[in-house]
Amino acid sequence: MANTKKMDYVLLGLLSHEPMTGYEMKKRLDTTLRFFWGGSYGSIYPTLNQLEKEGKVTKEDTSSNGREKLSYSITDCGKDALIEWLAKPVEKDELRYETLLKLFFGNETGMEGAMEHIERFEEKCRDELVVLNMFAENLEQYLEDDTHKHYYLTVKFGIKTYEAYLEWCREAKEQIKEWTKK
Amino acid sequence: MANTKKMDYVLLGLLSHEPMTGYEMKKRLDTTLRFFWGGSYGSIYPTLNQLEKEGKVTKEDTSSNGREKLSYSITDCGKDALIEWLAKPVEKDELRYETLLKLFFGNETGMEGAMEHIERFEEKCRDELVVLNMFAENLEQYLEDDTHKHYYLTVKFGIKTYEAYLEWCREAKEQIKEWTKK
DNA sequence: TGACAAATATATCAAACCGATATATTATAA
DNA sequence: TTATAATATATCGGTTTGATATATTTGTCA
Repeated sequence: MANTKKMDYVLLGLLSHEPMTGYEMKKRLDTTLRFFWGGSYGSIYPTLNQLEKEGKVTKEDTSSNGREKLSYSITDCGKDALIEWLAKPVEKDELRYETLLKLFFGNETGMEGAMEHIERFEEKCRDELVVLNMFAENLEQYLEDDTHKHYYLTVKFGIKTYEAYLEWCREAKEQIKEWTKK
Repeated sequence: MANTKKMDYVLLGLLSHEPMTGYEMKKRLDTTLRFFWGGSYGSIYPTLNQLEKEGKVTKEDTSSNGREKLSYSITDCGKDALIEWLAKPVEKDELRYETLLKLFFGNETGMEGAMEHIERFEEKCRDELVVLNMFAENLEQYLEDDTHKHYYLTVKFGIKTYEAYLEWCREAKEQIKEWTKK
């Protein structure tokens, strides 16, 4: 089958916004993209080298003083590959929620264990929602920019889902209380 | 660091419900668990062998006729390992939504491309919701069973999130229409 | 009945990816 | 001044995916 390696397109996508270093890409994955995609150094740097060999990106040494710094830019060839991938239908949307896994198998530890996991999850969701709402507020000031429009839609997605998670937490806790008091 | 391999606990969890074959485990991952966790043969069978060596499961040959069939059961040692893991706090809840990725980088292809991905996503969500609602209805008849209670909570989670996704789809489409007509 | 597809079942391999770590420099704060 | 955080590249082992190979049995429909 054709190239199904996702990291290629993640990095090309980031570089389609602006040139940057591998380190910066990692930061983007840990902040902006972290609500729906991840990535580690172990796949960023090797992929960057591969993309350069394929002519999809160019590397420029922008070291200042003694600090090594390699800035990458997307080429026309890279942009073509990105656009081709973007037009293809999505292959997989995937959730990997350990919380749900522990809840599902929780009959081994009883409802108290389930309750604890739900409460910890609830707390995390509240924190994430605060961040996402800040993102949204900020973005609303720059919506003329097309890049920001797309960003804004994904943030809205995050807000919608975390709000739904919180609702579920409330209802699940209520349900468990009913079950245990009987 | 300690054993962070998730597949160990997924298989132990499944076997804590009832003994089964690797093939059956794969089916569970593709049906019951697929809304929040996955798994491939490439990690199921090797993990099963490893768990047997560690004394956490036992293997029994239950081949009938000519068909090879290896039935696995969880041991006390395996149950202990599972319970220990269940009590630990969750390490990671992770979303990997290619749809969001393509939406985020969609400024390269314009809003029509984004629209298409959202519509395909919407359709998938509707389909999933039908399945999940059937699961929920079915489970409501057997809620005395503790295992079913836990299962029920995860199904409810799925319903809540897919409903939120659909709401987001409607709003995102509306938003895009507004942006493009201006 | 015979033929073909689908389901059952185990197993392995390359490629992709994560998490941790190594290394080294510069900026910041106590 | 001195420790800590941030910047920056790179690699390694272990986990997981996705595809495929192999073989038997069950179901379907002409």
